Amino acid sequence: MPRVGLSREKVLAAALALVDREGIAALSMRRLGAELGVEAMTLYYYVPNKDAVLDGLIDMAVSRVTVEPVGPWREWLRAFAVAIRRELLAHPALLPLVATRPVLAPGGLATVERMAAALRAEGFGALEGLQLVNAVATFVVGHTLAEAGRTPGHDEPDVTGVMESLDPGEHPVLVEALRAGLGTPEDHQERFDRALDALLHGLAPRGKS
Amino acid sequence: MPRVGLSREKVLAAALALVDREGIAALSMRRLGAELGVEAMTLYYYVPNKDAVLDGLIDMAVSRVTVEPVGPWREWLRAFAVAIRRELLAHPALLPLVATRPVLAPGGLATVERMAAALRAEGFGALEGLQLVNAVATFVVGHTLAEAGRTPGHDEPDVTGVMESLDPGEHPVLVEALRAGLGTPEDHQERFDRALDALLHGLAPRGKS
DNA sequence: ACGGTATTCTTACGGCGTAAGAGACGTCAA
DNA sequence: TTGACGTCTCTTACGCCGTAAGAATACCGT
Repeated sequence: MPRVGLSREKVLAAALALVDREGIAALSMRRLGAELGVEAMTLYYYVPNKDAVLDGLIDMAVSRVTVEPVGPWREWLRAFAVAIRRELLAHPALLPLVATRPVLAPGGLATVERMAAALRAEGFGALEGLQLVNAVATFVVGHTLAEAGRTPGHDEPDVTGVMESLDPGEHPVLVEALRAGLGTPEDHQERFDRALDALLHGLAPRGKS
Repeated sequence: MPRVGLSREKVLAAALALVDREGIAALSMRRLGAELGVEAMTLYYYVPNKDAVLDGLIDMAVSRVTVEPVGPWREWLRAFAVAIRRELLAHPALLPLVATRPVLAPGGLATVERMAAALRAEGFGALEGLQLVNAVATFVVGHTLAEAGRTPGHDEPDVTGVMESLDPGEHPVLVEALRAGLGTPEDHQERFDRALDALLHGLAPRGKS
């Protein structure tokens, strides 16, 4: 059989493309192989197992988030949060992965370290700074999950359908809020911005900035 | 074969017990049947498919969180957040489910509606109140995922192992923070409390309470 | 005893991750 | 040219999964 010139990187790239196009449920070793014109077992030459593919995917996504921690810490921390959200929204199928797997991959750790170092240089304690970064990161993941989270099986959960069929007698406030724009992109954006501000201003320890 | 006196409720209860005991990955229809002394297909008499079992599980967990929205809104909203976190920590294997599935089940909606109504009675707009509830809920889910989240396959991700093998030269601040208690239960608790306070005080619209 | 309904089981299909090892290809030494 | 060797790919197989289709059983009212 002809050599195809595969590599771990090409395998991961194909996996990301497949997942973006058809969702996480479509990612199987056989299918991924087919996508690359190769049998399933061939992939095991470049990757130890499927879990490694998944870990590779989240590391790809996380590594793309790079923020220069210069200037007022609140500003670049906010930019960090915005960048995570943008990256996650760009690959919503990865959300369940990022949410469930701890961020131990090299890419993520390096970014965290750099931000923590920058914060400590501004007078934060090491633990203090990391708690802050951590709080922001977990908030963003939680928010984005609610905004664009998909159930592994079927993408695009039918939120609107369920919402529209709500009994206004049983859930009057919910119905009213829905008519006022709850769940729209603007609503998500606004809630994200305001909650993020609340965190950034409420978590600064004893008079920083 | 003798009748066993099964029911949807007993199936869900067994599923929850199984998941708590052995993790989400252990929940298969055949295994769940075996747990109940029954063949896999028998379950389909009580439940349309496996997805319905999963939905039932999260509804069970979510429904157990009931908070009486009386008194100062900040206090019962905080109690709500604490209750969600406690429930999720009690069943960490459910976290990936709760995080990925939108909370459309009847139990969750009813609670949300009651809280939104209470907030509106205190002068919040319908949308305003629901945004607040929403922000708190997504924060709690995000935080708890980071605190106790498990990868569906193997429970108890080996955080400590990876952390201990960190190169102090490459990640000095991280290592320092770890020595100072990053990742301990107390650290999680403290970060949760402080971030929650920040949210509750920073998200109140124009001078409420 | 009997008919009907409620409950359970059997069988089967196509898909999954991956262990084990056989086979084909390219390269280089003899 | 030949052969051996490392690199890459394929074939086969196992035991799991969710579940469609329908046969078989157990119970109940008559």
